[in-house]
Amino acid sequence: MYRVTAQDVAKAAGVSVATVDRVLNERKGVAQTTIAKVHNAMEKLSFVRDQAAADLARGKSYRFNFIVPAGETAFFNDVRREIEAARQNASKNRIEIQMIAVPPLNAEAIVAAIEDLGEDVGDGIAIVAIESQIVRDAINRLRKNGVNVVTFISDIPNSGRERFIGIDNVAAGRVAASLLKRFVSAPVGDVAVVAGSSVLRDHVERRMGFEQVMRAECPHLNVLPWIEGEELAGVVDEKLSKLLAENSNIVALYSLGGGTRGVIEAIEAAKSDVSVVTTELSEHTRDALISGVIDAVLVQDPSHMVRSAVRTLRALTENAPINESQERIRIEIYVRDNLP
Amino acid sequence: MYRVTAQDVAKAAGVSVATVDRVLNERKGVAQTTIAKVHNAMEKLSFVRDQAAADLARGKSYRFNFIVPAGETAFFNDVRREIEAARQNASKNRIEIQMIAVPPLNAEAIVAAIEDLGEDVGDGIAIVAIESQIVRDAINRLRKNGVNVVTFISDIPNSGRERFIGIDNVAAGRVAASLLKRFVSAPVGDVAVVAGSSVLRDHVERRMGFEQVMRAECPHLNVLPWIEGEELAGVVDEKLSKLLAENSNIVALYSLGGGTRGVIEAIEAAKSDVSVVTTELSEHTRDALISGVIDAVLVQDPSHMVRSAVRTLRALTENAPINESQERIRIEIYVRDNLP
DNA sequence: CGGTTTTTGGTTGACGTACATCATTTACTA
DNA sequence: TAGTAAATGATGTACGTCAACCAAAAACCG
Repeated sequence: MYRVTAQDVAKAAGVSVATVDRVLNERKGVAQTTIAKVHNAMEKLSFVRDQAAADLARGKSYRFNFIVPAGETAFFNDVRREIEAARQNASKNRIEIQMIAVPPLNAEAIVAAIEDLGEDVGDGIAIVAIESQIVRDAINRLRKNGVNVVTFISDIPNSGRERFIGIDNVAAGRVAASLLKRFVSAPVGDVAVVAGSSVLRDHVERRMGFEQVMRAECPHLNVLPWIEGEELAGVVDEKLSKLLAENSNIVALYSLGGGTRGVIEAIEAAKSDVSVVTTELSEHTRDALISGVIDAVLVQDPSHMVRSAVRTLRALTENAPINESQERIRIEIYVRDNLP
Repeated sequence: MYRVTAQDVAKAAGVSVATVDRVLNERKGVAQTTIAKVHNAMEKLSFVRDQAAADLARGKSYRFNFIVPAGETAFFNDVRREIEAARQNASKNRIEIQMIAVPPLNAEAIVAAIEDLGEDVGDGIAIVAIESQIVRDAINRLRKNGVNVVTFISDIPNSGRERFIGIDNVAAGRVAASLLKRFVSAPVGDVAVVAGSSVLRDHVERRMGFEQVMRAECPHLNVLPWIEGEELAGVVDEKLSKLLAENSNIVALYSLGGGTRGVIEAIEAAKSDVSVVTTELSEHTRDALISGVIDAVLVQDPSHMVRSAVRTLRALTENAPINESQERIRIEIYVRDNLP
């Protein structure tokens, strides 16, 4: 099976390879008529540019940075592990990845990390953003310097970030609500919500989606003010245990952020019959799903997100098209029976 | 940023590039001590083989075939569209993909399609298998001729196929059951099951998983004998409508194969309050989820599966490692709120 | 109309690995 | 021990695209 090369196209079009290359890469300096001739020849021979050869010839290597919170959440542990794995893998393709872990929930730390990069920013950066004007400004400065920026897991709209790699968090909240709506059989009751922090846009959005559905469709369920667990299992356990002890009307619980271990411990200790939806796929949530303490877990796949961020950053820096269907991050629902 | 090449490794190890190359590709003709020296040097310089250069130098192009049923299911329409998309994309990477559509549910047709390929089999083949000895034999013959074989969507174990690209169908059945278990609030009732055909292993397995959970955990629910819908909406509609008319105790329905449109029409017409779980993400199931006719849809992502099949076949033919976490096909659960 | 810029097209050598070929050394056989 | 086979190492070219550099023609300007 013979492969059509730029050489063949050149011959067919009656020009040199250089001209074909110019047309291929949309460089200037080619007459319209020549462009047409080349395009015709490419079509006739059904020429497809060889990606490997192009990559090699370009010789360019890409440098991307990930800025992620250092928090000891099960989820962020996974994320950091996946970034490390991606780093190794990407180096085969001339992609250098660097990960910078910053103190969680701290806008200044994020901005400082960005500034510290200095000339070392490279071609693109993936940031787990938090809602803050100084972060927005920092992102806009990066963009002005020609650095591609994607937000990752937690978005910050109205900034110059080119893409958001993550789930639709409002929808995730809605899913939690519509699952709990079906899981709860009690005619009436209270619903507890455990979140991490109100500066995390993803948490706020999930809460919003959750309340939308609860308000519209579950008049029999009363959503309590949310508990801020600071993504720490200990804090979550303590606050939630207290709430469960005080309030025996709680029939459902949505834990939308980190510290899920604390949720599990509190529920187990309280021995109450509560329908529970959480986030994070860890050994703890797995066990809790199997034992029935938790009913469902809503997840965004860290390995998929990391791969997606790398592919997206690469596509952005070389102005290549993005395969939307591949880059869509799913809101994954896990119950006891479809655990990976 | 300087890139370490095989050249550098050779210099550091005090050998020639050819020797480095032999070590790299595990060719014979190198002394153990030399191999060690080279490995040391590679480690010290943290050498990583440049994938693009390797691909280019190899010059080899891959030829893969997909054998899929021609059935007009929403799902298989998607699958075929995705294969076509993959074909275009893969040609950038020297991968030629050919798709052969065969009459559905027909073992002879699959075998004939394989035989017809003759010398044209190429390097690998992905088959939507059906349970049949002649298919098994055909796969084994392919393997003996050095063709890599993966099964796709529907598996045929005990054959020489190297991998199965698809979901754990028993688990999918279990998921359906454990969802319906929670969705049904009636104290007692019948459960209907609509399937395609008993020669499709994926259908049989889903049914199996469904019954496991139903029997073990839902003594109050009585699973009726399954309806064979032959993956045709018309047939499904007719048979199911009849069943619903005859039996007013039906509180839940699991449609585990094609012809979902028929399910939706029958349920809508019957106006009965049945909890429904189906497969396939199509405009019909989307609408039905939103309107509440269907409660959940269990899906395997066609685009992910096709990409996975191509990556897997490629890895197999060049003996490269497979990234398990990337190739795991999820049992995706869609409810009204996490529709893509 | 000489000189300069702009447009257009050609030539040539990277890029980093794979692999065929040749050269040398070592091991083995009759 | 000559002769051959096997093991090991060195050299050079191909792969297909990119891009720097050069050449020629066309357009422009005072």
